[in-house]
Amino acid sequence: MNDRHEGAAGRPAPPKRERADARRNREALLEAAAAVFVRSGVEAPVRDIAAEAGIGVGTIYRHFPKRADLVIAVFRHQVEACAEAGPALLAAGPTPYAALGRWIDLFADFLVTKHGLAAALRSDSTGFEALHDYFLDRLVPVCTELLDAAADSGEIRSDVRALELMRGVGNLCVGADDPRYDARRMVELLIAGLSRPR
Amino acid sequence: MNDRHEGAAGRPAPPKRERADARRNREALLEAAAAVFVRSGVEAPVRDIAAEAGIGVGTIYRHFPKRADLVIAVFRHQVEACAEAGPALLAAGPTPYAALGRWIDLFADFLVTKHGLAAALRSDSTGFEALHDYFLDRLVPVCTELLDAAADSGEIRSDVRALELMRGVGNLCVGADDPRYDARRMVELLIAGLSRPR
DNA sequence: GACGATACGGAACAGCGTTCCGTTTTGGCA
DNA sequence: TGCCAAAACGGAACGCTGTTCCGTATCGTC
Repeated sequence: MNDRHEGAAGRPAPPKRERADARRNREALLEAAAAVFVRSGVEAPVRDIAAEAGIGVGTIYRHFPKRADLVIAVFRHQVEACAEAGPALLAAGPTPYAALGRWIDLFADFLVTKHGLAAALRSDSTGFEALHDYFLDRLVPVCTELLDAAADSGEIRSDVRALELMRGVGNLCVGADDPRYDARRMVELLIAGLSRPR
Repeated sequence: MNDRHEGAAGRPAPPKRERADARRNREALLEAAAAVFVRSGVEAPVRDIAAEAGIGVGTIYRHFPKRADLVIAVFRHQVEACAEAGPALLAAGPTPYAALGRWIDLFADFLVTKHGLAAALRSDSTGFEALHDYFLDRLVPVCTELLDAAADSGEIRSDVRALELMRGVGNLCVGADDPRYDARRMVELLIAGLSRPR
């Protein structure tokens, strides 16, 4: 993907250096958003983020047309890291199933430690679909690779697809703030249920 | 529980016959809500329900102080049926684990067939906590009984509690409308993962 | 230094759950 | 039967969202 907003191919696409204030605000915004997400969760009001960054809400929407785009930008690095860990784990692990389990743990940890992220991912109401889609687009191929390898090795059943497994894990991580609900253990159960019945 | 709103013990508690219009509106409201929930999901706007019933929103809140109370009232019968099925299945099933599996299927079916119910159950934002609590209060004891029986029989691991299992199943049922996500299969996996590693 | 392009800020809009209160309906009692 | 206080009604209004709009301020170039 291109970091610029334009994507039309062929045209010269005049670079038009980014204005200094725009860049400054965008960076302050990302920093502020990250801080607010930690403090108040991913569903924090846009106005709170604007206040934290010392800018107006209009400026937020200039840089990130939808709220979800801001969330994506804040977590992009961590999603990338998770995606890149997949092949590495597959190469390192004793078996594909073990690698899959470790990768899922990584993914679940990511969701559990970001207050409200899992809930936002399956949010039907506000425009969080883009967030959901981004996660899936980026991570489903990775998960598919692990899943296929584990299926080929005969360790797990082969009728489960990456998309539903990831959605399942994502769903299980909702509400992990409640000390009475151990999301990680539920994920562990789900992955255990994946193993071929003997 | 008492069907009347009053619960203070000892006092004569004057019965005060319910006014005819109040009763009529309450029944129209429940019917309308059920229809709207089927058509638009559980998260349908209160105003839509009021319009369907031909009454004002104020009247809704007179009968059901919180939105969740209305949802509870609409689904109360089905929750009761599910709760009562627990002991029956335990008595009927070949093993406690089989009974547990069937009961969880019942519960999952209930959630999956009510458009958006599962999502509402874990909703942190609006006042749906009462809904969540009602489900848990009524069903966790039933689930505990099944879970304990299956653990005692040695069929399943004994470190999983009813509350987290039910939350897990509830979470897995979110988003079951999407044809690419088979919530029932994920629940099946979770329950399979419960069985004692051999 | 001037000026056009760009970006900013926050008031304004739409949609939500919920509350409030002036108006209407009801049913026991004279 | 007619009266009238108590009960219930309806929907405007409130406070909270995300998002849009546009007059104003800033930037960078000439």
